[in-house]
Amino acid sequence: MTTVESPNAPKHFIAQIIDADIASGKWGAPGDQSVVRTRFPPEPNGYLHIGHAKSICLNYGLAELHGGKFFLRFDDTNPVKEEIEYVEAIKRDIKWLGADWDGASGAGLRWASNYFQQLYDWAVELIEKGLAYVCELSGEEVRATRGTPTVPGKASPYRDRPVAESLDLFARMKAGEFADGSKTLRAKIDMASPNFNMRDPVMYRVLHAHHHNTGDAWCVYPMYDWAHGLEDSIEGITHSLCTLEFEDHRPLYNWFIEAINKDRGPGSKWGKTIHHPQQIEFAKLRLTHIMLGKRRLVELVRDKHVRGWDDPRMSTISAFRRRGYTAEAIRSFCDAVGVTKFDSVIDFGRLEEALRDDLNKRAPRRMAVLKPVKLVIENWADGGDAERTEWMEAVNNPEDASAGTRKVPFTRELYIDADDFMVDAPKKFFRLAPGREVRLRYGYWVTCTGYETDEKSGEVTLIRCTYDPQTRGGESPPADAEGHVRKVKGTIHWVSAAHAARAEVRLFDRLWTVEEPDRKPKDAPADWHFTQTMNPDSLEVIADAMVEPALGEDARDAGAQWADGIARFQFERIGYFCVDPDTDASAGKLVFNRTATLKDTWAKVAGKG
RNA sequence: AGGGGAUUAGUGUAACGGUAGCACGACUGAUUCUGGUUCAGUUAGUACAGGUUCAAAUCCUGUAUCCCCUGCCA
Repeated sequence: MTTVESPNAPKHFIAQIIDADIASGKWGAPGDQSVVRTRFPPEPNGYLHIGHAKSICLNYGLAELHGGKFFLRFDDTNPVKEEIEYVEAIKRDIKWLGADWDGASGAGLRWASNYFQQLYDWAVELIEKGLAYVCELSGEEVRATRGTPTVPGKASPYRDRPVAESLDLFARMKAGEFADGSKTLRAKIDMASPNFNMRDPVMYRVLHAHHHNTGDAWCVYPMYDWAHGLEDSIEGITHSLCTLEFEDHRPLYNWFIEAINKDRGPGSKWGKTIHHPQQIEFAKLRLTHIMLGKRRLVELVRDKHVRGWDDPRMSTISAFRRRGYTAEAIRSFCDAVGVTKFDSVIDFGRLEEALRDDLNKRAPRRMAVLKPVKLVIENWADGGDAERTEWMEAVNNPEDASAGTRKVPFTRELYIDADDFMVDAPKKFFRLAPGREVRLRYGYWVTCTGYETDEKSGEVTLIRCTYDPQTRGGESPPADAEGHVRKVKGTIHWVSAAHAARAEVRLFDRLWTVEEPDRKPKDAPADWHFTQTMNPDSLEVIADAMVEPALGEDARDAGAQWADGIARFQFERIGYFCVDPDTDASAGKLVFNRTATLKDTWAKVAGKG
């Protein structure tokens, strides 16, 4: 992953903390940058979404910047919620983003479940130190005795039971002697704390569940708060970055590590003190018009509101990839939005802007007609055989001379886009209209001499034109006798009717009509459901777009240009598109996804009327 | 209600007691064989009220608003 930070770029607060730690030698020799260790700890219970991308980029980027190490750690502490099928998807997405846990800055793949024995041993230690006890209250009873923000909780009747009793019960919980939910191991902290996390939190629950990694070896599973900081400690994480909602958990994060370290040290029967990472919270990424709630994403897939986790309208990383987004664009976006503790919402346009910025430089240009209307050049015979094909040279990428040129066939009958012709065109419409002249990009200049419409629908079915043989390649014609050069306002794209390849094009629009689809409005009716704000027009499938013939081969070969093998193009004047996996080029089936439109100032002008 | 956080142009983000800057958007104009790109310019901000100071976005006090917390989820 390349970091765009320049040495003098302003640093966010986490980078500043790290700088200070390096300077002070908090984690090693003062000045040694390589001590920095970060991690990304997903729970394998769903697909990663764009919000996770920020965390991945942050953690990996910080490790890479300092020549430190980055772990990918699956937080698989709850077997009833997690599925191994998500693991591969998560790994694929993280690798695609460029955070290579096995690369130079990587420290490998880890599993929380590999630490279960160590966690258990530490729990026993806490019981022996009188800092934890086995509680036999039911879930309901625990809830009833927890208290409220102003009323302290009631101590569990088991709170002060003898250490030996807890030790015995905890061992039997582990062995599976007790039913799910019948007992828990709780930390003995403070039932009167205004921070609920400190009111004797549960460390272990009894769960007779098969675990993908440890099988049936364990009948108790650790809770997040107990497990997480210790996982960080085992791995030697220096800066444990998490989101804002864990601020309340930080006292507990620290309490557990300090509890283990209590009475440890030289000569202690408990052994040496353990590593104490620093938890730092930052605001998670939020975007307008996007749904990030995990349970809701699951619901969208389960209830088939979308075609799957990688439906290009989804907010998952897989979806953005299938949509044609590049990892580079997502990274540069994550870098640009910054890292703060302010719970901001970023306009989705910012992501699109990062995408266009990248694709403009790299995507080869092609011509494609989404809504084809036939255009006939009536004087084509003036230039020779009326059946002839002229091969015109077209620039592949004006932003990149090394991309070269290609030949595009031009014939008497072409297709142009319906949007590029108007019968009654306003003055500001620079495209084709009766009596008006336009440039056919890389082709010829044509003047509209007439058109035909369908009697019933009134739709234009055919456009008649004459061409100027002196404008070959789209060049301006020579000056007239007085030295005036004829000009043309508009340039439109086209494909040769005889040569065009048919393609399916999928046009995506935002999935949600509201800025914050995750949020239930204050005045929402009783039967409010988040799917009610879905955009019914989020997908438009064009079955018979006409694309320039080379695109057939391109769909097969052009992916080689891209690190992830996904072929991407700019369809001139329309937008950025990529080849969808549904494409079967050898069978002549082409499917393109619209990644993003080009900016369209005409739409803006037309919209204003 | 108790606790934990936050608040700088429309949006996002710098400035760490010393000239409030940058990016995106919006708006003008120029260039252009993409109404794209690029370039130039314009626009607009320290939540509020006090206090400390020669000097406050920054320190202090109070107020307002928003977010998070009462799972045997993470």
